[in-house]
Amino acid sequence: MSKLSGTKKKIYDASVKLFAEKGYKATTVREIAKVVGIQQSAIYNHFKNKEAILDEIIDNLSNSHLINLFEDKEPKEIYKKGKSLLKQVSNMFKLISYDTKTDLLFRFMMQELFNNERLRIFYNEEFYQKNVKKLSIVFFMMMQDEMIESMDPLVLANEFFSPLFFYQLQIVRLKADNKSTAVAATLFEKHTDFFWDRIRIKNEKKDQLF
Amino acid sequence: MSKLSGTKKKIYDASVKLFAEKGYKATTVREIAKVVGIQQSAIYNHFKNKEAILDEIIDNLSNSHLINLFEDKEPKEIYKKGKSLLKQVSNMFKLISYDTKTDLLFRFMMQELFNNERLRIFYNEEFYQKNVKKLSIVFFMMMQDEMIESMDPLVLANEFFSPLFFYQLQIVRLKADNKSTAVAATLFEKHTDFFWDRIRIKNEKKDQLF
DNA sequence: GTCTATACAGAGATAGAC
DNA sequence: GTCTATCTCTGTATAGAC
Repeated sequence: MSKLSGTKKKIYDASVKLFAEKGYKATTVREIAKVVGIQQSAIYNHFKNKEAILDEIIDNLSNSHLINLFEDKEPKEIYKKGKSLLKQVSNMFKLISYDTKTDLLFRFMMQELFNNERLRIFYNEEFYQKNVKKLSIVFFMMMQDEMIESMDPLVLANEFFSPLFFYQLQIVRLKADNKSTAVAATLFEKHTDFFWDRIRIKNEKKDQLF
Repeated sequence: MSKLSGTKKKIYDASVKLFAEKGYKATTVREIAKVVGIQQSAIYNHFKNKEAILDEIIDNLSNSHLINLFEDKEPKEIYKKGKSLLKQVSNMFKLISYDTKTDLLFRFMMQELFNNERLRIFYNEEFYQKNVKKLSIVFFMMMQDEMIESMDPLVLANEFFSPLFFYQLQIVRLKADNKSTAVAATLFEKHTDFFWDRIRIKNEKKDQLF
């Protein structure tokens, strides 16, 4: 992940945590230093200023699991997996919601989304567009292969993506209040089941009931 | 809406705008006063302190259009409208995204969601739970009436609600960068079309193709 | 109710000894 | 690289005249 070491890494990690929990503006350099266990001024030996820490975190988001829903595999390699591929993507969202490092990055992203233009660019291009486009290619191939019904692949990709995002936000929000996430967590799988069942082309040989 | 008048109302409105755009913490009392056109200290004749403004805004969220997706009508009165009811709910989300007052409240809510427990309670109970529950009752009645397929109504309600929320967030985010929202705006209707078409029970008299 | 003036605290950042 | 000390600025809030 981030190629930082020693104190700089500690500062980085503490900042991610505090920025995610309280927001960038509300977090003080003194607090970060306290978590790390050094004096406030020592921070400046590792980062030019507070904003440089923020920039470093945003730069590193691209290396996080936040955006790799497909584990770098190409659509044509994987589309044939059908429902189990969707299950896998859905499960990635769930994993991110529970992974104690990546959930902080997600929370940080949502926390600062409206305060930082670079972050919005990341959100839009890397988190949203890239994944939705990849999804729509997968769906397009599934349509060609007559696994699912034909329709606008991009609309379909958005319809699959958006509930997963929402449920992830639900989980992270619930965790902020130490509330149970059990019910929300089941929605990831229920979404995939519901979704796949509505778009797949039923096998006539098995479903010949009429 | 809010029953404030004169300067107090101006302070309130300016605060909503600034809190939504920059966040509560990053907004200074001086800035608010500047927008209103008074001296910073004059704020304190109307509000005890900065936090009191925040509290007032959160208190008033319940009176906003943010949560009234059904215009206060009861499920049994409206469920028979079928798809056009869903269209109406979907359209409410779209209207909120574009209404220049309510979109600020939505942005404010998302902006401060992780920084304010009272706001999270509002989000959960009034914005999410209340609407999803009402939706699930509507879907349940539609199932009873054999308008749509039978399944878990709560899951269905979540599946209908979550994309609308996501598209709303998309629009508000795009507007923050003055980007075009045209494509995102079409997704509200496409969602309803897609969704309804997948759950409705087809009329045998019309669809007798086999 | 608004103004000017000011108190007070907190935060970011730098200087220089070790 | 870390420490103590300190500077400077900014922001919230209050006092008191008008």
